[in-house]
Amino acid sequence: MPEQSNRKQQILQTAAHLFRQRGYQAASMRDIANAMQIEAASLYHHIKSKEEILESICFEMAARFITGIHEVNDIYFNAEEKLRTAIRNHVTLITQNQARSAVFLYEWRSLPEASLEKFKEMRNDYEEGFRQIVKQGIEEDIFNEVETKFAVLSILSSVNWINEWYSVEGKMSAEEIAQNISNFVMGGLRKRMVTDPDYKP
Amino acid sequence: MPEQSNRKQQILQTAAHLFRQRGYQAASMRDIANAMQIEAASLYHHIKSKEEILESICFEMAARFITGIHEVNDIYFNAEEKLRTAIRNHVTLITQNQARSAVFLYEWRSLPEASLEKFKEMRNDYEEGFRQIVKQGIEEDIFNEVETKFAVLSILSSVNWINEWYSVEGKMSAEEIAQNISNFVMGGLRKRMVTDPDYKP
DNA sequence: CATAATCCCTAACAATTGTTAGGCAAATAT
DNA sequence: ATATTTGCCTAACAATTGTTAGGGATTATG
Repeated sequence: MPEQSNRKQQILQTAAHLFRQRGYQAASMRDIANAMQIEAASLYHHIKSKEEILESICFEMAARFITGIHEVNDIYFNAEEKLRTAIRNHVTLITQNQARSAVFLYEWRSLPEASLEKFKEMRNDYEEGFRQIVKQGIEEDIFNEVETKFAVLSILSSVNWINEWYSVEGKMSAEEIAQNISNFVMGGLRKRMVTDPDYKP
Repeated sequence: MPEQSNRKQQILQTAAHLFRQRGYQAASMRDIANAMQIEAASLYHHIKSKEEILESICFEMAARFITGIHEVNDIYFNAEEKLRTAIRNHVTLITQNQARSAVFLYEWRSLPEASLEKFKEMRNDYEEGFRQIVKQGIEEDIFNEVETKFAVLSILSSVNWINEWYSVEGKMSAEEIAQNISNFVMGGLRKRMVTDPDYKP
């Protein structure tokens, strides 16, 4: 009795692509079914409703993001290293699950009110993980004094933008992107100056 | 014979709020009409179609953003000052037209294919304005060597995120926000170090 | 006052939406 | 071999969608 059939995951994947492409509201059940070469009614043997699809995707991704940031906050010590690792995790998660990430990032607004609240809590959990890192950096006197919440939102928005233009065939690898963003962000935070652009911590 | 009746602007404003709140697809003509205490059919004496509403909002805002960046690129000389002014213009435009800006930023995906292409061109124009500034900064040896396109997208995503959390009643003014973001971004770009967090250019 | 324009209404349309009911066929388990 | 589960089908539903037709007021213009 597997928790999730293989077929359900196929539906989630197909739906994620369509939700990303056209938005949750604009992508119909018939669109999803059509992409799977199936009739719309057949979907309902694997899922309860369209909203359940959205919820599954959003909460699964939220859980993965949160797991990542918790691991970072538990293991690494130095704030800069923590931040760089957290960003790398984030970029990796996005580039390796572009469709589902897009849904997590932009389509959660369509969640039913019941789940919406819980989702926002989880997203706040994730942001809180970053806020802790920035605070730690300030306490360690490595980062400039900044409005923590403000800095975190700036960082996350930068990282999330990847989803708009990253493509697997592009010339930048996920690793390179993560490093670029990290450098950029660290420039905005770190106290010590870096004149050498090739500087690596 | 005014190009745009007053009533049409009211429709655009109401629609913008609903498009922002629920998304373009989810907000129906009856929702818009209802918010105006009017019947849905009555809207069609002022606008041609729902898509025309979206187009009006998107292109009007695009024009305003572009005007802003062109003015900056024509008048100011120093790259840092240009960038700070461009960011301030952007923040001002967003905070003073939050609903319409949200539509411009996030709902343009629903534009019909015909307008979509032109819209993307305009958005690219706007980004190109920022790219010029960053390039100028590198040439002037004020900015670090960075992937220009990359830096610009990072900057814009940071600035655009404002729309998610800015509220008129909040404690930060548009001016303060612009300064905060500018400082943060400049930290990531500028060659010279700033140890004093209260530093002003 | 007459004429035109502006603004909104009711009623209805065709299409599309998410979803359910009930059934057929193949694979799996007993 | 029988029973059960799994996966998909056709057909249809009620609701909602954007939009049009045609008409009745109220306001501005001559």
